[in-house]
Amino acid sequence: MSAINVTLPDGQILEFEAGTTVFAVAAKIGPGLAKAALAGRIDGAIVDLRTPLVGDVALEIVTTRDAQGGDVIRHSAEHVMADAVKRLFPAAQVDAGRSDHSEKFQYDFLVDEPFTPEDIERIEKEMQVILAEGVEFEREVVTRDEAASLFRGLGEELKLSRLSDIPDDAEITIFRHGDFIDLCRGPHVNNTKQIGAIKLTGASGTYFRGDESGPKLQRIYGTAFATRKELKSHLARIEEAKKRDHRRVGVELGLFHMDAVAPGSPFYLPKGTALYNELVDFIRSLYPKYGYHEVLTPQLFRSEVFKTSGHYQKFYDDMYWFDGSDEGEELGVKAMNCPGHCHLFSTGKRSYRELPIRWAEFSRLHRNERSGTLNGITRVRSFAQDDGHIFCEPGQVHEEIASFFEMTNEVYEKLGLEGLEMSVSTRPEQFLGDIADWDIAEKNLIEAVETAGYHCNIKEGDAAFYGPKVEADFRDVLGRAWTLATVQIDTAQPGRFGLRYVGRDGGLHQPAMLHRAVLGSLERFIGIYIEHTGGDFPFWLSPIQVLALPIADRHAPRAREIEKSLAIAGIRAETDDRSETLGFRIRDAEKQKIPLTLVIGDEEVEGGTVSPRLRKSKQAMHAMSAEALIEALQSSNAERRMKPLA
RNA sequence: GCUGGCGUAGCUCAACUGGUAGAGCAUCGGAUUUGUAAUCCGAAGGUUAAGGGUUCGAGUCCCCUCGCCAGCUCCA
Repeated sequence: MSAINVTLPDGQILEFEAGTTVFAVAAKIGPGLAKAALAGRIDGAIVDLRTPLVGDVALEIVTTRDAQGGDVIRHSAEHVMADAVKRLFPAAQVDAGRSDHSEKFQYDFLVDEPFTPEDIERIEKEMQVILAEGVEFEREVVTRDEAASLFRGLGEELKLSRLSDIPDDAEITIFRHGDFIDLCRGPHVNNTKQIGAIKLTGASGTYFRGDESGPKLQRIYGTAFATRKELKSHLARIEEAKKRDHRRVGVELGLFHMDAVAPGSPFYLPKGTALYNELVDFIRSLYPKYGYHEVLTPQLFRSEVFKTSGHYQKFYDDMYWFDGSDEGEELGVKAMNCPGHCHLFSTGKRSYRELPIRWAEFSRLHRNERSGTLNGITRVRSFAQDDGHIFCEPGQVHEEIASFFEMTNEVYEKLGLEGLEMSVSTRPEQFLGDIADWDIAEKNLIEAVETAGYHCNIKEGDAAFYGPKVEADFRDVLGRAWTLATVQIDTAQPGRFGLRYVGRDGGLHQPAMLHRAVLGSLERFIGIYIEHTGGDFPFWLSPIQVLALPIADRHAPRAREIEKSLAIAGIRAETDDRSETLGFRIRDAEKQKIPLTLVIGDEEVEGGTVSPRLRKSKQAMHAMSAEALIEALQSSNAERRMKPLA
């Protein structure tokens, strides 16, 4: 046998015989590491412990300390769950597990009856038994025929179908622990005892390969961690998410109301409307700086416009249509602003001198979203975007994207959102335009992202049908990723609408077109933002910014006076002069997330002062004159500051 | 739209296997006049999502419609 060199993360090089497994390397380094080992990593790719090393490699041992160690544990727990199901329901056929184990695991089963909550409990208990048994995982490389006869023997029809999905030239591996066998690439832990803590989190129905015409399967979800403590903190995080749920917080704060009389369409109460308008005003305030002009285009269009844009063909069922007043006239409620903007561009003779044309619009849009996709205000049928379209010369695209990134950063900074991750989504299966145009556009976008200094992730086939897009994802306080800002190149609509401008050369040229939004859907943004902040909005966005609290009835007139001065100064203020104790009203103000309360008693009335108290603070600030306060708050508003008083 | 679950007062939730719908908060009235996260007393509030069925009797069981939730799918 020939020798190979294994380079460890610390630079140390060890010599082994070719064919040595990852686990053997870990064991050689030390028994502690061998016990903690969950998988290996070679060139960033994760490999199973039982993988034989055939050449010189740089190897890293993945343990529970590694973020990916959790993935291995959850993936292994997934097999244990399927094992438990087979033990309790021998007739169940096993389909496939999950590919992304960063948070949870799942398996789909073909069974006669859906699993009941009691079944789930029994399955979880059986999993605990398997963990306690300390069953060893084994990896085996098999031929296609061996795998086929194995699963045929087990009566696993679905597995045979999955087996045929594997490309001809791919190595076929199976993993087994005890009696349970599955087709799997791994990696897996050595022993079920390494799976410290598991929890089944839910069940739902699904379809084989997501095909609604195919067989119905039952899916069970769960999660697992190396230790009980980690599981507990994960479950606590889910609890925290529930507490921050915008559907709950939005109602508690009196921001909006959802009602069966208009499914998927929010009613904004005055406070929610204040928040909404403040966001729109903010974006609008940046438009002069970034060269946008606002336009207002119709809500209803004859269907021809959407036929031209291509939306009629692709999204007919997802739009609202009705008969117009004229015979045979079909009108569509707009679900996007781009066809209107394209049409508007086409109505005049355009010169290169006026490009780039940047048109923005906040109109309400309506989409007939399928009932099952609706979710609070984050997925609705009636919404508005901070939408905009840029028509420019092809050579100006780079600059426009760079400027858009700049605007995005400015917006997010004021909103206190940090840590953007950029990605480019590439051509989907269904698309309009030429492949060559797509290729150029994709390359342009990737370059623009990298020029702006970001790492560029690629989302294969994830683009809209008319062109590739850049997405800015942000992670909220609970670690969840949300896509907010997007900019997309449109390879289709300028051509379909026959858009032209007169170039320097006097000839007619087709403009490049960009779609872009910083916040995206305002409804969705507000929902996400509520969950991220828990309702503790920045001062400038708070629906009620200041609450005046007179101590006794005799102080109420002065409190009202201050409230009025604040309101005149453009600060959203109210007075709470209810016959309740001060403590009660402060508690109420805290629950309402009001950034600043002003206590007004004898001292303040006499001195013409107010005693401000910041949200969440334990003690009052020093009294200050009402005039000084108003001035300070006005500048906080003007600068859109997070806190009312510096 | 599909699969599963759920729907009781404005909100959060009770009501054992079918046997008189109840509490806290919020609301309203009264008392209290308060100095930085809950003052006390009282009142009102419901065709148990809508409709139909089984039953002596239905919040509870069955059917259907609507909505919501978890997923699937979709996301211009």
